[in-house]
Amino acid sequence: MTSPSTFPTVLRELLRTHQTFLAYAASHVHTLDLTLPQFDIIITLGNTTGMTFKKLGEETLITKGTLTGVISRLEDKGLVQRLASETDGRSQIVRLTPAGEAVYESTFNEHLDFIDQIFNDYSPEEVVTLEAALLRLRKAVTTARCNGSGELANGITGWCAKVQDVCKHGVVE
Amino acid sequence: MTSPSTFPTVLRELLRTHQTFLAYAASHVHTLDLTLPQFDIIITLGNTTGMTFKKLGEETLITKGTLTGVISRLEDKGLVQRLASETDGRSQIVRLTPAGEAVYESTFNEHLDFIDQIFNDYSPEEVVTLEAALLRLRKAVTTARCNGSGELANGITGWCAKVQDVCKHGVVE
DNA sequence: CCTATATGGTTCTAACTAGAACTATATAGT
DNA sequence: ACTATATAGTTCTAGTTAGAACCATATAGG
Repeated sequence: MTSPSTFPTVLRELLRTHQTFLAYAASHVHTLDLTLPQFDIIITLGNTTGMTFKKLGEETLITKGTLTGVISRLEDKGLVQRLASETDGRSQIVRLTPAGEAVYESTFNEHLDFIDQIFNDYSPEEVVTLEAALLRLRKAVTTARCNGSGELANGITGWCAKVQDVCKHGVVE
Repeated sequence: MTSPSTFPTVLRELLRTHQTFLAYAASHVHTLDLTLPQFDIIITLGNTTGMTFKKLGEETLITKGTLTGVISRLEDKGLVQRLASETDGRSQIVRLTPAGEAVYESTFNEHLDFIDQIFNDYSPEEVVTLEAALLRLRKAVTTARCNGSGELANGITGWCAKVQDVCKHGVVE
């Protein structure tokens, strides 16, 4: 592979674009007196009967150590409630309260419109192409992690070995 | 614009890709007993005579409130030092110490190789195309922020009005 | 020279990030 | 039935994030 100096710049661009998008999205969400992770939870729970922490973590990319705190602060705001799972003593179900549902109903479409504005000059095909490019990059990073980290992470058992095996067989998330 | 449900998914993909990349980069940087922002500072200062906080903030995307703390922790680790600016009483110059230079010299190429592995299956043209796509998205977000936020952020003076004016004339960063 | 405004860096704040370690519960295996 | 292992969620930790407010200094304008 030639021109290695290009690579840091494309990843720098990924970081810049991500940061710019977060700032944009936050500018709207802050008008609701919510943070981005809090709003993400509300959007994820909207139109559902509730979710476990595990499921919420999967849907929102918030790691479980962090999720407990975010849910607590939403509880404090009266927007979600926790219910013990009927089927698993370890689990709890997080569900929007009526107030939370109201926030969801009144802001979801507004937020979609807000986000839509980013793509005013994109055709639908261009959006699909962009998403595919990002997915390809994510898979490339995941692949690199499995391969390269074998060398750097020698000795790590369990997770890494299992994922390497999964990667070899082409099954990724 | 049709198919609005595509948009949240492309941005979700941006967030996933970003998070996956950070985790990948961190797995290497953690072997150096550094965090990503700390390593970013060292990489940015490498092969320079030092930089002001302002310049460092611009190069690394770390906001100034955060930067003070990151620099302090690097000072504690003996990897950087601060020097008063000779030309501006408000400014300080941050420079790598000999120990910091040694970390930079021994790890920069190693990290580049680590990052290179992401692009094993990319041609140089594909990398350039990806970077252009990300830049376009970032500009689209910046444009949306200038336009749409006029509505949501009515009444905000100074910054927003100025940036809107700059955007209209096509001069962005 | 003086005043007003802007800027560089610091301090402070609430919230978040990413794990590791822990406890209670579930599941697998004998 | 019992033991070993895995899992869901909590607690804890160090570090980071993004601003706002502040102070000292620089610059612009009259």
